[in-house]
Amino acid sequence: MAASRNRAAVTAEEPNRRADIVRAAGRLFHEKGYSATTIRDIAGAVDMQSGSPFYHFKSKHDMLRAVVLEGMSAINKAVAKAANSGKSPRATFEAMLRAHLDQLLGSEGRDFAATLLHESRHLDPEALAEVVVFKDRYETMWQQALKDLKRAGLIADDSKVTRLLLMGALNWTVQWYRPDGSKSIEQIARQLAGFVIGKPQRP
Amino acid sequence: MAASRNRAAVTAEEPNRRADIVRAAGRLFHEKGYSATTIRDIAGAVDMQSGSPFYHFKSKHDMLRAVVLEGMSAINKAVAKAANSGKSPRATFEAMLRAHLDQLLGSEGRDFAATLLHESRHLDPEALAEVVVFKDRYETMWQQALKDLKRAGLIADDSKVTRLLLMGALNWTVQWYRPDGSKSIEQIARQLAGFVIGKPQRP
DNA sequence: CCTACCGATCGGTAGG
DNA sequence: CCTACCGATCGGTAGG
Repeated sequence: MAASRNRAAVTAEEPNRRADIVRAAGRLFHEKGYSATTIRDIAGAVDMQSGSPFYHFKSKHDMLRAVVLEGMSAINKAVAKAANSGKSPRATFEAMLRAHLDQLLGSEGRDFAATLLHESRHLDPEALAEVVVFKDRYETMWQQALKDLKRAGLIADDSKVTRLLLMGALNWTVQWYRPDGSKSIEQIARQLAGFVIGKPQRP
Repeated sequence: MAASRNRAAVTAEEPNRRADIVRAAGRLFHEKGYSATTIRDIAGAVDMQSGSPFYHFKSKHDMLRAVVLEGMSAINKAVAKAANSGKSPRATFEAMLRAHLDQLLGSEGRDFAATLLHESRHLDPEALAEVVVFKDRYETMWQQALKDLKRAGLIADDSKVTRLLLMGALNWTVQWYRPDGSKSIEQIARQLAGFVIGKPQRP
């Protein structure tokens, strides 16, 4: 073949093009929404021609699936680690808040997490079922944390609605948080903890 | 003309087709998102041919604009009324929560409110500016309510972040509230009030 | 991964 | 408000 390229030589420093596509797709799905994002948008963002992403993914839907999977995996891992840290109920809860907000608002994870939250409805039933399984497991983790807080006498109500209202306060931060704003992720987590638990002791 | 129809005779009972389109568009924008909703979806939902909605609206974007305007008008009217009811700070606050949730979750307003919350980004800059103006005014109303609660000694913190966390808990209800669920809108409003103000007195 | 392309669908319009 | 249609764009593919 004329003009063959040396494929084997670049293995080590070869950038992961598939991961590039997932990142670009995540950013665009977050910014514009899944339906308003075109394959050409994604391809352009990683300097490819419009047909080339299909070398890595068999469909646009599969790109969404990859983004959502990444979001689920990252947030579950981060929050589970905090949940199992063995600290006091209060410290554990605060660590979970921080972990969740880090994924939601931090530069590494926010596009994946936001796409998970807002674009999952465009998944097909099979992929959606995976999201539902994740959600159930994730919510159980939080419910347990609330239960521990109640047992420790730190909150009065650990009902499901309490958890839902809490998740709302958490997840809505995506709509207003700005990295260059006056509040850090840490500060927001602390304020929310005080909100739920009641006045934090001021030493 | 052959087969002419008696137009004048139906004026009184003539359904408002424009309003029908706005309602159908609102429902579809809420369910599927603006970009994933086609003119053919909307036309079909009101039993029209695909070109006919353009007799009432000059573009799909204009339909979104109408839906969002309806959402802003309805929620502002309902919450402003509660805010100016002249009741005590606590009763006023609870009435505002109920009014906001009624618009967000009730069958008359939810599609408009949800589209306002989630699809406004697809508006052009001019229409978006109207939404920003509305938002500022609306947020000021809530900030004032929090200020009144603080003055009455019912809450410790009436900062902006408090308001944002509260709005998050409120607006996220769209994601989980079901009309046939175990909690009524009224109950959710009361629970949220207790959350913010602290334990409600149990007589 | 690019070139070249395709069928389907989309928002929108002319003319009645 | 319908009929009939249009140009543009979309997701996706064959073949290299």
